[in-house]
Amino acid sequence: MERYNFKIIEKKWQDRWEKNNTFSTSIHKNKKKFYCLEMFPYPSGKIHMGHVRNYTIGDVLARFKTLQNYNVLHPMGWDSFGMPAENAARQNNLDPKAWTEKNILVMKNQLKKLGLSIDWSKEISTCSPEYYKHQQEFFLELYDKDLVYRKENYVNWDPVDQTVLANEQVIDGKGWRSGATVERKKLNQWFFKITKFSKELLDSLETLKDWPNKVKIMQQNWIGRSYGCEIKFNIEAQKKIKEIKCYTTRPDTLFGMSFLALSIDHPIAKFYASNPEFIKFKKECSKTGTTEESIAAAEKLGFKTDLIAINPLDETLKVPVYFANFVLMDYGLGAVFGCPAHDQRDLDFAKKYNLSITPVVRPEKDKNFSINDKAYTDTGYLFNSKFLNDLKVPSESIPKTIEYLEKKNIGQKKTNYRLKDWGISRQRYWGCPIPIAYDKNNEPIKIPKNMLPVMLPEIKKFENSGNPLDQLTEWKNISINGKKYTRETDTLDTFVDSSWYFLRFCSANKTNYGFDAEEVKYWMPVDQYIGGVEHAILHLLYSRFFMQALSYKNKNFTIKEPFKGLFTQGMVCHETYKDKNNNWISPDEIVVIDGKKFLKENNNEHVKVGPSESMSKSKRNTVDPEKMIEKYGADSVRLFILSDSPPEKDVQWSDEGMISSYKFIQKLWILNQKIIEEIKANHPSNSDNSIDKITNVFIKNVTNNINNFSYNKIIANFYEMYSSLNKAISNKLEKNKLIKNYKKILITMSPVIPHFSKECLELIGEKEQILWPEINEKILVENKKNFVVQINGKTREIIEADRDITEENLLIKINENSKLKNYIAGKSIKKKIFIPQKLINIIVS
RNA sequence: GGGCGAAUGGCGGAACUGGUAGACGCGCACGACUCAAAAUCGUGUUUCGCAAGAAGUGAGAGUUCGAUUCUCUCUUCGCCCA
Repeated sequence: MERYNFKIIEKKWQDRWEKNNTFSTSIHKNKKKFYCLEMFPYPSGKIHMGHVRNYTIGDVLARFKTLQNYNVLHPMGWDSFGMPAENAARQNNLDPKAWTEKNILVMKNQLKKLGLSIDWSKEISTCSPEYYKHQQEFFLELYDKDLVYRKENYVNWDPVDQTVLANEQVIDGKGWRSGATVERKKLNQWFFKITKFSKELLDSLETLKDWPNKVKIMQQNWIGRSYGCEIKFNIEAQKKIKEIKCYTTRPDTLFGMSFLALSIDHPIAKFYASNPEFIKFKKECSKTGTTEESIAAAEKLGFKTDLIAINPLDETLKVPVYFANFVLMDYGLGAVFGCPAHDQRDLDFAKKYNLSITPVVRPEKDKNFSINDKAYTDTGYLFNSKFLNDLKVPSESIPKTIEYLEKKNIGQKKTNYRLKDWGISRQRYWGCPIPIAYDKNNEPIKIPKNMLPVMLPEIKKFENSGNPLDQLTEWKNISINGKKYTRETDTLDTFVDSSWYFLRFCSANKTNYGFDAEEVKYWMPVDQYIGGVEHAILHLLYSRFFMQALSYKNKNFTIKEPFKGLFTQGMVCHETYKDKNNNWISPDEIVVIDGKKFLKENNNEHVKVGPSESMSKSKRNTVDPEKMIEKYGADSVRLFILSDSPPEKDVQWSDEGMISSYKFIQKLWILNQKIIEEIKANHPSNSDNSIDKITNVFIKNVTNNINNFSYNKIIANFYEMYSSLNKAISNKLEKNKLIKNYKKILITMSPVIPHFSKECLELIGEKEQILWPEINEKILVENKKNFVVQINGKTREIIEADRDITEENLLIKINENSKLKNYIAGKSIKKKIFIPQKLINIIVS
């Protein structure tokens, strides 16, 4: 028999889809819409297996929904601004634009070879002026709504490269390229006021029913709502300082307070600005990075002031005031009171500076209790707290304390959020220019709309350090209405680019605004968004914020949540290999002999096989999707990438699995040829209806499994269907019955293996656009059922009986069964549990 | 340290609201075809046992006629936050 030639057939269908614009969509008011979106890729050069998995999952869904007669929007674009292009440009003296565009071409071609049902007429690229022009408009729109502002903020500064580093470029406190110790430096930067929507972003998580719980919890923790209290402390000092306000979530531990700690950016710091000791201390603080983690890990340091704070609950209790490196200005009020007995950080600090440690919470009433090396943070009862003694911690203690503080006018209940405003300035070249200029007093003004887009200028040669745009004097100087200004030289964080791209897809070619209101109203929200869980917090939160920001003070835009459904898929993993010198080896360099792995060039050398890890270039354990498509065809690759694990979990790439998927397609092809022969044979009609059942069971299982994202089970359904269909066709089935059922089976397979299914459908004469087959529930009803017979809860036998058999009649059958009879004979039946159509459990003494 | 989740054959994984544990795939074994091999096809494959049977879903308890599924304690691993 002829082998399945995927090379010819896959090309044929891909060409046909392209020529006929099969997947291009537009508004259809009378059709239900479905917006299926996968996270768009960064054009790094080539697609990787992670993309294959992501886009295959999305494609199965998009094709399935299309067959269910939805009007499906399934677009693709490129998240094409970002550092890799700039790094590549520096290293090889290239133009980032040319480098990016070349990569896009290569990757687009690769995606097409996967046979994805993408509407390429809506392709977008965030680095194109047609896209970022609108982003600049949005920036100005938000600026007008007072959702953008500028302030001084800390950045990670690489003193050798003279550049700002992103958090992920700081490795163990050192710059990723220079290896120099990273410092904290203050820079003027732009911010989006995401904190204005903290409450909305947190509360409306509850409306996202089709999101994984885990992602919602991560966002909840990230936004981090806490209920606490702002407390006013009176200060004794020579300076003109009367009081300091602190925010705390534990006002009930106030009697255990032994110091007050301020951020070095606290307004009070100005009184110490000329103090050489304080300057030295500030310098010391700048040596720790900017992440919360590095601040938490750093040694606790303090600078003792001459101020004394008075405990508002007891004026006789007076404590020293410190500046401390672990207090951050942008959480709470930049001031906290320290209670060493019940906070580990405060305890470390108190021990270092010899401050008193007074426990005020103990696990039980009237028990001796003391603190040694560990702060006590558990529940219990207050003591050493005068009039608050014996209150239950925290359920009574916190509200009662707040109530007292409010009554005395020294404290106020307050909700606080951990979320910080989104810093969007990047001192980079390859990003969207910020449409702002400064006058000679350094006051910002907006670039007028008619001067948009602010085009990213070409750069001939990248210097090794500093911000490239800052060095382009010619570009920087600009004249607006005859006045001279200097341009903003920072570019926008690339997360801004991806915060609205899903809106752009709705009307990708609109020129006068970022999107068309009508189109957006029809398509949005995204019904199913699919991507990696690594974006669970930032990208998804920023996109949600962007919708809040656009709809703020805008009656015409009412979408608050961009993604109705979210699915996060797992990573693609592969075994890792090393040679005797501990160098990573790629799977391509390995030969397998008798199940043992050797180096290819020199097969005496044994390869050390390491654990399976997420595919990465650095570990050299990647498998090139294009090579796999070349070798096995797109349908086989799609089949395999879905088959081995549930899509939300990591999947292990295995050559054996890949080959078996390939073989399965070949088997299906042989089956297809047999079926065609059976059709030609034109058998007379025949009472065998088993194929109707095979078909309906198959459709039902696949439908359920697509709806539940159990894609690995779909593939199992394929194998089951194959083996029963292969048997059934030997029964000389009547032509029309065979065609009718086989057609349905092919359609049901088509979301996963579209080229193969389409080809087979054409071969049996199906030309029309067909829809997902209906399930005939009547055929699925069984007249006979297997009943589980348990004696004392143990399964002893399975007997076949009429579906609706009564308990009495089933018992008769059991008594007729020689094996079961023995279990019951001579014993008294204490109890019987009968579950219709399923089971009977007989309890005997 | 906190939050979330997971643990099932040699391996990846099935088991819908508690009701036949191990679907499907990989691997392995045996057989057929072949001079032989590859490919292909067939059969088997949780463990112990020749068998009847017994044990068995990380460990231990509990609820129940019945627990992979529910509750509690513990162990290990993963992810996120610190």
